[in-house]
Amino acid sequence: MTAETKPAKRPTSFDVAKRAGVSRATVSHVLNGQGSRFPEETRAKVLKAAEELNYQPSPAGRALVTGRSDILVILVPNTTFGSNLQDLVDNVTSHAAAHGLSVVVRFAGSNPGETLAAILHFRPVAVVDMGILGADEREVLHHSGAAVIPRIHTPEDPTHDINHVIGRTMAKALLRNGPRQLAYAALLDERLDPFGPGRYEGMKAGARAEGLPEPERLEIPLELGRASAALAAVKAKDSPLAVGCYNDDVALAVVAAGRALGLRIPDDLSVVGVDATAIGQLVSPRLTTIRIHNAPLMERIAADLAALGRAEAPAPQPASLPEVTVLTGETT
Amino acid sequence: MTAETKPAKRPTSFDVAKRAGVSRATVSHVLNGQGSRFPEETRAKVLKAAEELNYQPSPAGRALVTGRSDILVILVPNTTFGSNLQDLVDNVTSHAAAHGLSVVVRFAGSNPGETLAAILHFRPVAVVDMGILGADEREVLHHSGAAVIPRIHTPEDPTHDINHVIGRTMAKALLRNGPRQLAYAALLDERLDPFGPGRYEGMKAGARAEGLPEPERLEIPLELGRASAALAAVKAKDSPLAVGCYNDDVALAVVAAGRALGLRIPDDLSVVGVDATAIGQLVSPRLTTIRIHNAPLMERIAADLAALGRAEAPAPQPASLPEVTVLTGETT
DNA sequence: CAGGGTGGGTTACACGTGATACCCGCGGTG
DNA sequence: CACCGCGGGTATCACGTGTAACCCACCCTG
Repeated sequence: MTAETKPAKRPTSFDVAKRAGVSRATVSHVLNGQGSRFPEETRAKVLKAAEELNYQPSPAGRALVTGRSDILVILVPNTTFGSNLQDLVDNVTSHAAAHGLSVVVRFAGSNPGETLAAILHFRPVAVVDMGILGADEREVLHHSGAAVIPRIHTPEDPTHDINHVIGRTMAKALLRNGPRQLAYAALLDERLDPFGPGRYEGMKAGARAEGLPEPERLEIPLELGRASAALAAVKAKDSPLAVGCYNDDVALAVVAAGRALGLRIPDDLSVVGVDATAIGQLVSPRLTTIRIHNAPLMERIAADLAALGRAEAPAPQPASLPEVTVLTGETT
Repeated sequence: MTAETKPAKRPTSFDVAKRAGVSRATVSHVLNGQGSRFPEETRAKVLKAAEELNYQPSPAGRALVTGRSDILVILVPNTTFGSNLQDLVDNVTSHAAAHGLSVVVRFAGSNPGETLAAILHFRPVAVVDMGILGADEREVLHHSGAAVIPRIHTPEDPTHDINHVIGRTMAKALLRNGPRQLAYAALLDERLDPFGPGRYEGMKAGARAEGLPEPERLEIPLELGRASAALAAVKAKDSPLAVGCYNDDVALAVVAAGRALGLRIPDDLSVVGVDATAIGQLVSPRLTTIRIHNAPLMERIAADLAALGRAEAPAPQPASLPEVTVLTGETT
């Protein structure tokens, strides 16, 4: 029979009350902002006792009575997790911690319903959505009492979607030196790709604007042999090809495939990626890529978070899109 | 005055009991495995009512009474989040969901104490640790009642640490074609690097074994200009340099820096990375890199998870290290 | 027929917290 | 003096769940 180690009981608000010589209700009031009603002396006693015992309110008890947890969920696409997303997570984590919230990172699975259920299960106080949720899902979350951050109302006009803008920008970057046959390269991956469709549509629009035929859609795995095969399937022997890619990783695969097929870059094959990753600028040829400036987005998230802490209604949103610029490398 | 939308009350076990025509206690018993005492008819009634109401037990209520949440925390280093870690997270998530657990991804911040506190705050039923926690921190978690997975006891002999093995393997791969001046390239990043020190020590051991001087330690940022400067600082003009890198990203930066300095690869500069990322095999020159086979580790995690679901003590562990192999590319 | 076991279920408590409603004493006021 | 307002604090309820203890009718047995 193994000795059963008991799970290390933590101090409760009752312990604090006992130590401070007051009732538990007083402790609760002092610790939850309603302390202005009490004289300084009493507040000090309670605060001191809580400090000495290192009292941490039980999340379970609090969640039970308030109907809401102290959890903030960051919903992240599980396809691309680059350093920019990492920065965002770190940023949100520190901001949230300042407001006493626990941050939970959740990868959007391929099943949206399941993801939504998992989020609702936490009864989070807020959800940071990186453009994965649809309008109806955001509505469900909002109705469940969770704040959805940032408060960008998904535009009714799909042309104003950020991914559509990215797609058009890719087309423009690829056509800078004259018309070419366009193609869109998606990542071949079993996971959900929330951004790809919008980017493809944007490229289609970009092609239409130039009077070019509709771009084909390739699926590129991150492996040389199969990537080459996929690329060879669309490359007409004599006309130069221009490929807009889902992200920089895919762009690197397309470049490698092109080289394997004996294509000159950017003469026979031009490529543009998305995300402006550090790696894309370290390889040869340096990638031309789309940089998404989401510092303003981070600021807005921080602001929404702060508003949440003050239990304010969030400021009305201008719903501006992040700025998108082309970082020109050696692949266009 | 805005209309206050009430937060969509969810059904409780009381509602289920009412609908099934039994007491709440019966519902709880049937739904928590103690149902064998009840006749099939009653069980069916309860299960049917729960199904019809789509009853989901409140995590808060359950956590309050059991003193433990239904959360499983995956602790992940925030420096490198490649597709291998992504796979592990997905894998654990699906396994955990099968056992009714909610998965929470937590990035190990630069402050270990803070990270530990954040984990303890969840009162998780289990913590999956990717080699970040020290023995004492694992002890704290265990004592708080959380299962620490996988149950690898950190070896008392640092020579048996996986990162030490990786460092030695890097040294061996770099010295394959004769002795060279060795160096270790860490990632210049403000975040915590839990694996770097072990790998550096491993390389030192590898150098000693060959009678070579102690390798220097470089800090390489993922940016060409500064990476070149860092590399130039250690490159003696005439002796060939061999750099073992923290991961493939750093290796790519070192290769780029070497090219910028006019070095021939692998004649003047040989490089080896870690992780065998897809990107490293797509660029030219193809990276030589260390692959860590953690399929067995995943299986063990799954097994530990299953044992957890059955409330069993986990099987005794052979504490075997993951296998490590060299994927030879064009940089050595 | 009395007593004991047992299948089938319920009553009641505990978990830790937030907040509403209340109580008490005291000074001011009509 | 009766009353009111109020500063200062507390009793109590509600949240939803798991489970130990209990209860009751029934059958079997001596």
